[in-house]
Amino acid sequence: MASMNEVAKRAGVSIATVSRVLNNSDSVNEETRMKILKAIKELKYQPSRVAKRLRSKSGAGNLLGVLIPDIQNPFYVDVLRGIEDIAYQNNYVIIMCNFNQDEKKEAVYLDILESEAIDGLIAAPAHEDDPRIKKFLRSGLPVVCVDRGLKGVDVDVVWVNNEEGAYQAVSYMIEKGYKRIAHIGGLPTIPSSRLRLDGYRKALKDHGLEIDENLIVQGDSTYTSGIEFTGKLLNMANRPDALFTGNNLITLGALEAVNERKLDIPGDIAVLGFDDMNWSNALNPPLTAVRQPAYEIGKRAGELLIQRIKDPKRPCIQMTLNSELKVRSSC
Amino acid sequence: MASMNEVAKRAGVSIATVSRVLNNSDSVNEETRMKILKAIKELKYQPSRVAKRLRSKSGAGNLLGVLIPDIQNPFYVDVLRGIEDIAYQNNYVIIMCNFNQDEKKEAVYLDILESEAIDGLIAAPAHEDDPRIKKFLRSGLPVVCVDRGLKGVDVDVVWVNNEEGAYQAVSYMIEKGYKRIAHIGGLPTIPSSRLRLDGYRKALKDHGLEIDENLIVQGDSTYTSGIEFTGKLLNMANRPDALFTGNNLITLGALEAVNERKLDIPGDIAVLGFDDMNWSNALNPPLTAVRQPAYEIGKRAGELLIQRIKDPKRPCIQMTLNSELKVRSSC
DNA sequence: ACGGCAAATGTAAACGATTTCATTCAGATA
DNA sequence: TATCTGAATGAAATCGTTTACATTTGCCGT
Repeated sequence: MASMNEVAKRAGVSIATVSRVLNNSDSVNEETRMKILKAIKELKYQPSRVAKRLRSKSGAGNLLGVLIPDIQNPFYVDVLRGIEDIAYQNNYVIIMCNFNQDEKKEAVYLDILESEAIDGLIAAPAHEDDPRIKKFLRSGLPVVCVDRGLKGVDVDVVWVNNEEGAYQAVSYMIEKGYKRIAHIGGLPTIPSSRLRLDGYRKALKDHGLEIDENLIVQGDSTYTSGIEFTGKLLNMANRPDALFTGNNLITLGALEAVNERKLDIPGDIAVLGFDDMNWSNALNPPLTAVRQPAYEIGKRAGELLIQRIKDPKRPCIQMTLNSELKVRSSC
Repeated sequence: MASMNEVAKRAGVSIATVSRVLNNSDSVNEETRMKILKAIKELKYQPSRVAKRLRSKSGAGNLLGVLIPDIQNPFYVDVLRGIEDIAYQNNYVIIMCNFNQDEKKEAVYLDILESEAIDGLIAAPAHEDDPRIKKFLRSGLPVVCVDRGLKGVDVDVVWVNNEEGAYQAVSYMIEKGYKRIAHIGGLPTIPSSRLRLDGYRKALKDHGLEIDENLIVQGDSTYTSGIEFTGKLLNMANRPDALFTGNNLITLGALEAVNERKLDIPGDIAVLGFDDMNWSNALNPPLTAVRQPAYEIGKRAGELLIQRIKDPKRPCIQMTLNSELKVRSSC
């Protein structure tokens, strides 16, 4: 790859001048500009983003970090797509860090990102006290949180109103006439899990239904936990007539467990999932779900991050997007 | 962030010596080594990967590029996970480039990756003549292809035997007694689409079934194309009794179209998909599918890439993993 | 005719590492 | 004692940029 030096030599100018036309930062004679552009074209010169990043340590590196807990969860994939679209439009590129809900791995990735001199970070913290992300934040690096907030610090966040979404969903279930609505929640350490559970509880209470603690279980947000807990619920003597699942993967696990027992949805048990998927209509019956605008969450987060890189002083924004109950046939 | 210079100063040595203990490349007195390690700890020093990358241009940068056509396709997500695991184990980090089957975007990303001085690239080329990836290859950068090969050049590839997988699947369908087996294929420019179609044709032929060209359609590998073409097939006067879909997304689209018409699987139409998903059992009925070991493809590709970075001269390997027919209930 | 100003360009110091080529010094060898 | 050897270290160049700080030149006003 040609370097700036070679361009300068070929154009018969100094590298400073080349840099100037590249960043059109300063006035340069039209004629020399042409000469330089010509040399650039002829040599197929491409600036080294690495050198640039090393030299100017302030948001000029065009590199973003994305730290997410589980890339196999379709929700985060969609978020990632949103981020990527914005990044691409702005000539940024993304280092993908999938920490798999493993705090050690999260820490390692954050260290690496720092050492990579990223310009900004989009993260879904492991939990809301996450000291590592907080440290990052304190170091002055632009950070935007998605899906999960951070307690006690001022930071941009993009998420949905989890409690409200769950509340609406469960209210809908109650109105449909379901009486024994079970809930399989995700990891209690994840804020959204708790909020969704809160929404569930509040809906039951507001509608005068008794809360049966036996119908509430919390697992680790995985597919397997969905299978397992649904199995247990279905084996109960007095089994629930409806199931509200706490996320994508749990929902899918639940469906597997129900299928396995050849039970009918919604006849034997209705299912409503938090998190929609692009292919919810491919399920049989099509899944009724609380749709988070995942792609848009990513997009907004990307926009906020780039804004903050340009203007580190702007006040923090907590952006709450609306979830939407997609009524299909499973409930 | 502390720099090597500060460490050197605090330890009372030169940066050269610090570098030496960091890479334990040369002999250094045990006592000074201790002093330096102490200084490193005290300053929480972390080497800058950027500076390192700039200086030593040969695989020491610990940065990989991953170029995939569609990150919303669960297959590639699993591949990515495999790559990530290996990368993480080896202290590499990944720049994720999702080119969305858009060749312009692919080109832009490749330029950026070059400018980022990555140590190696894992790519699923847009098509088998892809000139951009070939150029990359010629430039001497370690490249491993996944899922899709590259014609006329020597390159590491990890994939499955698509033709054989399709052949087995369709043979199975025929043995099950299906007579009018339709096929919705992916983009014909993608090699795997063609190979799967070949396998389909060969199976019909070998079993003495007549090939009805009306039952063969090729779309653009998307979910939408799955819905659309399945719709058309189902509307035929003499509709097929079974459907072999060419990839993940097409399968899901097909299921949506079938569901929409309240047809029974496999009673009205059997479905067998190329590409399995982690949650195929959550589908109703559970999907019979050709399983590609996606995670392992990613893992192997990662391993091959790192090997090649260490030894650029080693002969190229074409690694063909076995696909597996997962018989469930949809066919 | 001269100081001053602005446009156009160049010089050289960073950024934070790696690496080549000295240099120092002790102990071994002849 | 003079020389050699090798271990331990340092000085300085280098990677490819940006940028602060000159320098040159022509033009203007007085």
